[in-house]
Amino acid sequence: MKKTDATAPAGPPRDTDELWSSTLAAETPFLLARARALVVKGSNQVLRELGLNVRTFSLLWLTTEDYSPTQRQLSDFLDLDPSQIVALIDSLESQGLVERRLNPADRRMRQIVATTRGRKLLTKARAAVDESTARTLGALSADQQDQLRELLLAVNQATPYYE
Amino acid sequence: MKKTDATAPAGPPRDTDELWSSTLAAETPFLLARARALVVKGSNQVLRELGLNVRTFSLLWLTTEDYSPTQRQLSDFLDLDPSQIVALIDSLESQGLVERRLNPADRRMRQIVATTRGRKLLTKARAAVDESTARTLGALSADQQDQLRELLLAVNQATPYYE
DNA sequence: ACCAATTCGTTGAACTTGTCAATCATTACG
DNA sequence: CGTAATGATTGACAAGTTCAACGAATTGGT
Repeated sequence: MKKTDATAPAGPPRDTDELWSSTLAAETPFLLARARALVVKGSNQVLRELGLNVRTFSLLWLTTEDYSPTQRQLSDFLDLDPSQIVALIDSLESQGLVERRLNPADRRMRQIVATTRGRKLLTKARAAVDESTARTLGALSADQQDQLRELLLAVNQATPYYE
Repeated sequence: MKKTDATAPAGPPRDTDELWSSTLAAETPFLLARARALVVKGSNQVLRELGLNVRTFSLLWLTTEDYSPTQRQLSDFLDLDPSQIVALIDSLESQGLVERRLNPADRRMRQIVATTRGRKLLTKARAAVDESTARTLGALSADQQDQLRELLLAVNQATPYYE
């Protein structure tokens, strides 16, 4: 049930089927990378009309749950350079979705918190991303989707970033 | 058994643990992206000393199994712009790992085939990547690793790239 | 209480990737 | 035979990554 149907929908029916028979196409790393690309692509597509992308979406999410994370924490957690965090927050802040709060106890740190507007937008964005993801993972049953999540969770929890 | 041990190994023990409690950290898209990042990072690390990276590695792989793929096929299959394929093959060709063969039947197409040197290098590279991946997925049993692969395969086969 | 070292956020530069339009050679099609 | 389409290539530009340096603030040792 791949792309081998007579009624090709949009793009021209290119013959990559051959390459799907390669041994590479059966390797977990390859499948993992491609699955992630599919999910990200779908998510970015629905997030675009909300003025977000996967990056800003994730960042906004993390600021809506009363952790009030520091930019350094966000940098470590998302495995992004501190300077990238600066740019992303600049963007979100200029849209009035988050704000930087100086930590009074340690005035080097800025804690990032979502505004009301940011929280509202995130709600919409989560719904859109959920729907997109459900479509992308649609080939799996609910149980299988749970299994997948659990397996990925185990992998993630076992391995810190700095190895 | 995460990074919450008293004997922190290398990097400074930053407190991202808080953020691991966020709901984002339990979402499949997030876990998928991060697992992929871990696998890619590990692979690139061991591939670097062979003069490769995941990109060139995958490309080389696809040229060693008698499919003799076209650059267009590689572009579609790997979801890379045709111009990126040009650059990647230029790189591999300059190292004597692959060569472009004009298709006599249709002289617009160049079929990419690995040289003997390329095949030998790929063998080494596959071993290195296998080992690295085994380490990254080490928290999963063999059965679980199979499950993971099957689930990812299902997702991939269900969804073509142009959606 | 002081000074050195460290941390956080920020800026800017260099570099790699991603995206897209234009072009040339070649083939397909009316 | 001529127009359209395709594969590969080039070059321009935007977006993302990596890294070094810096100012402000804090920590720790002496």
